[in-house]
Amino acid sequence: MSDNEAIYTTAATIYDVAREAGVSDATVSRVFNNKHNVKTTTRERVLQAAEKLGYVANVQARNLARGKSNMIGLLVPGLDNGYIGEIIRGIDQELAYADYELMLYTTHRKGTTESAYLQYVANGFVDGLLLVVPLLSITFLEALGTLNYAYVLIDEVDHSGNSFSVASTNWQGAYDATTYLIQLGHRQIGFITGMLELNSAKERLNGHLAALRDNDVTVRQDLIVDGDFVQASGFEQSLRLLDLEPRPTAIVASNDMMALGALDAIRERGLQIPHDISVIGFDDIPQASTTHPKLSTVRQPLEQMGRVGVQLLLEQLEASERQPRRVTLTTQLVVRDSCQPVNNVGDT
Amino acid sequence: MSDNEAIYTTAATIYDVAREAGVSDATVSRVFNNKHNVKTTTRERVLQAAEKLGYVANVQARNLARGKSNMIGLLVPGLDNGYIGEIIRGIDQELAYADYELMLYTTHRKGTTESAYLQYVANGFVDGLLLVVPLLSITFLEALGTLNYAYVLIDEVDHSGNSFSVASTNWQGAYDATTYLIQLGHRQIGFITGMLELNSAKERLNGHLAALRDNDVTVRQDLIVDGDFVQASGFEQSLRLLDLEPRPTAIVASNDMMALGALDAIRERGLQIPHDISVIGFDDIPQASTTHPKLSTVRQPLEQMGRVGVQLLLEQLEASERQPRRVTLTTQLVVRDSCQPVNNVGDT
DNA sequence: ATGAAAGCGCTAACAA
DNA sequence: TTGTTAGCGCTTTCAT
Repeated sequence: MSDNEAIYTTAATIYDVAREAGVSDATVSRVFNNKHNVKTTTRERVLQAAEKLGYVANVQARNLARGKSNMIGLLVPGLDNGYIGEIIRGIDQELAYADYELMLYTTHRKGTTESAYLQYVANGFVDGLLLVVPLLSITFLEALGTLNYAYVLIDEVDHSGNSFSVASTNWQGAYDATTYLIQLGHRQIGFITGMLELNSAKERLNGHLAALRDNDVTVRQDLIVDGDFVQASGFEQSLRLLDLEPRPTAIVASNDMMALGALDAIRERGLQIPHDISVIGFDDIPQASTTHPKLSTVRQPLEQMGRVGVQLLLEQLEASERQPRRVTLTTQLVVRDSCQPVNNVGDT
Repeated sequence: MSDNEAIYTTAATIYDVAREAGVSDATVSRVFNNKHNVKTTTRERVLQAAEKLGYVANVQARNLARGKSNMIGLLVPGLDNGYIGEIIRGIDQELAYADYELMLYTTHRKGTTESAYLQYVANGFVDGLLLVVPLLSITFLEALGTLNYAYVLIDEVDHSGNSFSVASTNWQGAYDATTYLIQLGHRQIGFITGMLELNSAKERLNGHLAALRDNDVTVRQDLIVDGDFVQASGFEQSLRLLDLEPRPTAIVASNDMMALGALDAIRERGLQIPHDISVIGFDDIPQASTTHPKLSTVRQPLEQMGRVGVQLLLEQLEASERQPRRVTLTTQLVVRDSCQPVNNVGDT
C-alpha cells in the first residue's frame, strides 16, 4: 500500500494541522479558540489544513488543559415521567446557548452510596450538578451539603439559604387549587401529600390548609394522607381516602403523577370523575392534558425551571463570587375537566 | 491562617496521594487500576492516603491517557414520552455494569445541521453512539453512514446489514394485533402508519396487511393513513379515519403515542372506546396502562432493547473485529381494555 | 513490587 | 502576530 494512504484513522491532532499549515501548534490552538491575534491569512491556512485532515479537537485533552469540562450533570432516578422530560427540555435549551453538554446520571445505579456517588460525579467530568429534587432520596441532599461543589436544586426551596435553587409558588398553587374546589362547593377534600421532608411538599400542604381555614372549612386530619410523589402512592392513598366516611367529594394530589394514580383508584371503586369526585393535580405534566377526563391542575413552569436552573448553575461557575440565590416562579391554575361542582351539597 | 489548612479545595491528585503514602505516582495509579502487582500493604497505605485526602480520579486526565472516554452518547430529540424513558432505563443498567457514563444529546439544538452535529458528537467525547431511531429524522441516519464510528440503532432494523441494530418482531407484532381485532369480528380496521422511511414502520404496515389478507379481509386503501409516530399525528389521522364511510370499527396505531392521539380523537367525535371503536397500539409504554380505558397494545421489550443496544455497542468497542449484528426481540400482544368485539356485525 | 520517564492532545503564559 | 515551553493528571512501558 502507498504510504500516503493511512490505514489507521488515528484522528488528526493539532500537530498534524500545524505541520500541514506550516505553523506552530499554538497558532492552531489560537485559531480554534477564536483568539483575535492571528493574521487572517494564517487563520485561513490553518482552517484549510484542518479541513483537509478532518481535524476535530480532542475534547478530553482540551478539558484537561483548561481544567474544566463544559459539561454539567443532571442527577435523576429515571426518566419515566413527563415531569422530568419537560424540565430537561428547558435545561437543554439553555445549555445549548452556553455550549455546554449534558451528562445524565441516574441514582439507581447499583452498589454505591449516595455520598460516594456524589463524590464521584462531582470530581468527575462535570463542572456542576443539577438536582431535580422531588425525585431524589433525602440522603442525596444531605450528602450534597458536605460537598464543596456547584449545584442547584430544581423544584425545591432551600430555606437554609445555602443552596442555589429554583422553585415555584408551591404554597400559592396549592392554595389556589383548594380554593377552587371550595368555590365549587366541596367541603370534604382529600389531600395527598408529597414527601414531607421536602419544603416544596410541605408548602403545598400548608397552602391547602390555609385555603381550608380561610374559607372556614373544617380540617379533617383523616383526609390528609401521605404520598411520595409517585403514581403508586397516589393510587393507594386515594383508595384509603375513598374508604373514609364521609367520603371526600374531591381530592387534591401534590403532583400530577399521584393525581393519575388517584384517577385510577377512583375508577377502581367504580366512581366517575368528575361526577362523583373531583381531582386536581400539581405540575401540569404533558400527560395531564391527555388523560380522560383531562386533568385540572396547578401548572408549574417546568421548562422554565430547567432553564433557570442552568442559569443559576452557570452563574456559579462563571462568577467566583457565589452568593446563593433562590428564584421562585409563579404557578397557575389550569382548569380542565376533572373537577365539577359538588353533587350532594349539604354537609357544612 | 495556618498553612496546613488549605483554603482552595483544589482536588487532590495522584501525586498528593503518592506523597502522602510515600510511594510513587505510578504505584497509586496501579492501585486504582486494580493491577495485581502491588504489595498488599502498599495498596492499603495508598488507599488510606487516598481516603484521607478525599482523592477521586480526574476522569479527563485518565481518558486522555487511555485514549478513550468510557462514555457513550445517546441521541434523542426529547425526553417527552415514556418510550424513551423505558429504553434509557435499560441502557443505564447495562452501562452501570460496564462502568460507562451516559451523555445525552438532543437533536433539537439550535443551528446545527444533522451531519455537523453527528460529526461533532462522534469526534467528541463519546466512544460510541446509541440512536433511538424512530424519533430521529432521516437525515441523521444518512449522515451516520458517512461516519466511521461505532453506533447502534435501537428500534430499527437495517436491512443493508451495515449497522448494528436491535429491534423487535415488528411484522409479527402488527400481524398479531390485526389478527386479534379480526377475531373480535372487526373488518373495517383503520391503520395509522409510522414514518414509512423506517423499516420498522414498514414492517408493521406489512404485518397488518398480511393479517388482513390471511383472513380474507378486503384491504381498503383509505383506511391506511400516514402517521409519524407522534401523538399529534395519531390524533389528526384518526379524525380522518373517523370521517370515512363506512367508518372503521377499530384502529391500529403503529405506536402507543399515536394510539393516545387516537383515543383523544375518538372522544372528540363523541364516540366511546371500546364500545364504538376499538384501539390498539404498539410499544406498551408506561402510559398505556394508565389511560382509560387501558390501552391494549403490542409490547416491545423496550428496556431490554436498551440493554441489548448497549451490549452491541460495547461489543464493537471492545472487539477490533466488528461484523455488524442485528438482534431481534419478540413482541407480545397485551390485551387490556381498549378493544372489544365489533358492535354491528354484518358487512362482508 | 516499585520507580522513572515519556506521552496522551491541548492550553496558556512568556518571549520574541 | 507567532513560536517556545511548560504543564493539566493520568497511564504505561521500561528499568530496577
